[in-house]
Amino acid sequence: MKSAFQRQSPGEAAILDAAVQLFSTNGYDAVSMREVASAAGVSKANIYHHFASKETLYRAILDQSAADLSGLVETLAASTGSFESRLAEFAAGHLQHLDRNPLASRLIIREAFSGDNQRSRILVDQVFGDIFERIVAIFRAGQQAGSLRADLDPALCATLLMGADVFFFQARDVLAQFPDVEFACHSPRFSREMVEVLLRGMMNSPMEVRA
Amino acid sequence: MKSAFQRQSPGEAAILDAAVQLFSTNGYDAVSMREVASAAGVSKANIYHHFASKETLYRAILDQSAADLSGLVETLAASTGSFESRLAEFAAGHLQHLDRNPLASRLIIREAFSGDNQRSRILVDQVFGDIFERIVAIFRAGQQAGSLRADLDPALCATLLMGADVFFFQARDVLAQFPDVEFACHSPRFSREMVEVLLRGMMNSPMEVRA
DNA sequence: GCTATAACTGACCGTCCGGTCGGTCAGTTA
DNA sequence: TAACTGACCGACCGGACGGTCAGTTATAGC
Repeated sequence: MKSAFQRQSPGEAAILDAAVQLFSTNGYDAVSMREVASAAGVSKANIYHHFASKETLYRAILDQSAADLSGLVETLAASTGSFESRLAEFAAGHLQHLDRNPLASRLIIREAFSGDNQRSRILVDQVFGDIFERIVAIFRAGQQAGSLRADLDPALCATLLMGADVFFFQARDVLAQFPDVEFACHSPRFSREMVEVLLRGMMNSPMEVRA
Repeated sequence: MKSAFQRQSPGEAAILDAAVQLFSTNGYDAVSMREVASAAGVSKANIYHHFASKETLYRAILDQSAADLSGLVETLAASTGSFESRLAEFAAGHLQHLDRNPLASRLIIREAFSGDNQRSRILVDQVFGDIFERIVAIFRAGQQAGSLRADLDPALCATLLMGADVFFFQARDVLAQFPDVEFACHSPRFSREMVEVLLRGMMNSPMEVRA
């Protein structure tokens, strides 16, 4: 793919746009290069002019998706404030980030959770790992400050928080079909109540801090 | 497929065994009928003797997987006891059930969360929905008994609980690679701490009940 | 043993797969 | 103006896809 200093041709851009749509929706194996070409409005041979193989094209899409999602890590790094506010900020920001990058999110999540047949194990683990470590760091800081209960594993707490967002992102369409599940269409409400429950379950109560 | 009163031929059984392995690991699109035949030790044509098409074979696998997972619903229906004990029982039982049926679990979860290209929307939604409704019912009962906070949405609580287990099941292999994540190899520990945090965050405190 | 049927198979089919080849075209540069 | 280059394409390639067919073998029932 072109470096940052070279402008993409219209064809290349169209190919990438079409590919991210198709791969994100249907997965790697169900998408043919003819399909990508047709959706992009170019010939299949033109894809091979820009990308050495189907695998290379997919890898380019994954790289871009990873870059899209890594914006969240920067946000986390810049975050300051009390333990509670940082957590609330993360939970809302994380889910919002997933929602704003649905294609990238779905791609990375699918790769992360797929079985043995994986194309970019290292990249995906890194994306997940970076985000995960940042969350764990917040929990550790909270524990050292006496806000988070000392008997809880910060990594387990991070798993609960991250898992809630990722599951919601994945399951939202299914949940929306069940009766009385209004929050399925309202991410901020889910985030708010989820964080409230988790914080209440994880925090040292004021009495305990004073004692 | 044969009815319950007819015995499967060795070939048919081998085909189903091979197919569930391959489809569960690699997904529908990445698995060819030649691959299934080879893994089953039969000819490809023999698959078509027993199953009208690839789709029919896959549907048979899904039906079986749904039946495997529905055992959990029966367990939930039979459960009695206090709100807390029912929740703890569910959380541990749910994850244990996923662990004991990894192939079926992975298949159903993948179908539930895949994009527009779905083969058994109704079946999968039903499996998920049945389990979900049972959990919501437990939360509702707890709320009516005054154990669960009145300001919480039972469906949202059910989402948090179910989501924690499903995410853990999906992400465990990824998590295991991160530093200091020992619980990734220890489902019971995850279940215990997860329920403890959620319950603490969701329960009416004894003081509030008395007031 | 005979018959009917289920189970099974190698060869085949049309179509589609990822990828290649030889070319054209428009723009840029020397 | 000739040479070069990146973008692009129709036609083609060998192989693989899901599925079919006629024949063979195994099994069950009489």
